[in-house]
Amino acid sequence: MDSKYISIYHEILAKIEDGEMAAGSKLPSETEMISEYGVSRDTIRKALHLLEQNGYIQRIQGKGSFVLDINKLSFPVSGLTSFKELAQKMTEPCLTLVKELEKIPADEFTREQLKLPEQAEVWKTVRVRQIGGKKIILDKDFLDARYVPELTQAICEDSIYEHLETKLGLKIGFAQKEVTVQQATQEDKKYLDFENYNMVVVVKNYTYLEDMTLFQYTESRHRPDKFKFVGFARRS
Amino acid sequence: MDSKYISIYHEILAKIEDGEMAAGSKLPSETEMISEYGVSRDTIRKALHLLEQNGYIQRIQGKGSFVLDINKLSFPVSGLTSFKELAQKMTEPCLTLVKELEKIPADEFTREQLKLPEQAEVWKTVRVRQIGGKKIILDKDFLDARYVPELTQAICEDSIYEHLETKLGLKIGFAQKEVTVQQATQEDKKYLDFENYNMVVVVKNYTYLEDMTLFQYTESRHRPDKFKFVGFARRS
DNA sequence: TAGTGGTCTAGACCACTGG
DNA sequence: CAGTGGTCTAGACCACTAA
Repeated sequence: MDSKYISIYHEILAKIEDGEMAAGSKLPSETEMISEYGVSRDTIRKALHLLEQNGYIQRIQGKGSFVLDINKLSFPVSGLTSFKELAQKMTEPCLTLVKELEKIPADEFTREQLKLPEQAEVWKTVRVRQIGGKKIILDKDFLDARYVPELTQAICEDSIYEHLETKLGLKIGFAQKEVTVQQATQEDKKYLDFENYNMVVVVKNYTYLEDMTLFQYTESRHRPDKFKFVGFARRS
Repeated sequence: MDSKYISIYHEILAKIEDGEMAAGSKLPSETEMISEYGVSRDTIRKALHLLEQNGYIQRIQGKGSFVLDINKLSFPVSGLTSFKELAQKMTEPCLTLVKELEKIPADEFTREQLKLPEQAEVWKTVRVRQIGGKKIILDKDFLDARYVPELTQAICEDSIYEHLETKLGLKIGFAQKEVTVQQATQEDKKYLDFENYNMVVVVKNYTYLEDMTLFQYTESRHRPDKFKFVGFARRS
């Protein structure tokens, strides 16, 4: 059960994404929305504030709220979005190939990444993401086995995130990301269709639960020509 | 004159960045802050919400607000931060070399990027960013001359953003960013210390004013080994 | 149970925009 | 001037956590 302002947020967002509210057009004023939705001004403002934060509208004092035309086609790799969620918005066919999947004692590297004690266990999985018939992305995931007791090939082929959130009830809070460009390794060239590129875009991702527990480390290795990061930023 | 919640935000932020509030420690409860700052609960909550959005704290229902230890050393290239603001947080000496600076009629490429009419004029500037003695970044800026009537070499060496915001009173609203990896051009190799790298990280940046006017297009071209993008993301 | 943050309401005043 | 969004207040109730 969503709160009122979340529901209103989704309602307006749907209108924007459906094109019912055209880019550049003016939203109803707060006063109008109060009677339209039958809620208090604060509730409306929370919904509008969310839309603004996520780059869908721009609010201008004395004028009103206006629909932005960005964030339409471009998929935002910024934010916390799973590959499955991205793939669903893409037109090209996507496929996930599970290359490795095992529960292992955490080695030194993994313990350091996930800040684990000795003798901790982790799930390790290596997956290749195929987009439009080409093997483009190599995903290496390490999950703290205390929070993820079981992991199957079917889950890895579908969506780990979805499994964590819906089946295990884990609440994902935030993530720290780091994007760098490195020399491609033999592993990159072995798993991906690399076509003479010698560099790889590495996206490191540290995922935390709502209670601030670090439970996942992911390394996404992209073929450089296929990598594109689209973001939206507001001036603080 | 900042609003109350912005002041309180900065006050708490200062305590976090100074280490007065250690990472992992618990902030005073909302009730305590109400009497501490003598404001209403809503005002406190606005400040805390800002801290949470920007990745400084994590709020947990029933428990309290806790200081996160990320966003400390790593400088966030995400968000809307000028090179000067970044440089001030870095230890290595930074230098900006202005290679080009002229007001020109917008060519077709520029008109398309900035959605300009024919016969519009733009300020074009090409700058090399030197960090730790190495020429690392090539910045190409195009600014709509209707909003930026004058631009000097001194301004470009210091900070264009600062000039726009303080001298011209332009209010920057948001930006759309795009990061890709491309083949390095002759221009890249001519201006930068490229050391046999054949690829370049290209950060395209479209900057809008608060009234949604697109007025600046920037292309930052980074040597791949020196590029690092650090971000913080929350789950929606 | 007491204390925490999350949601919602109602009302006030201010700053900015446009006619 | 009327209409817009921005800030601030005071109070209510709920959901969750910990002892």
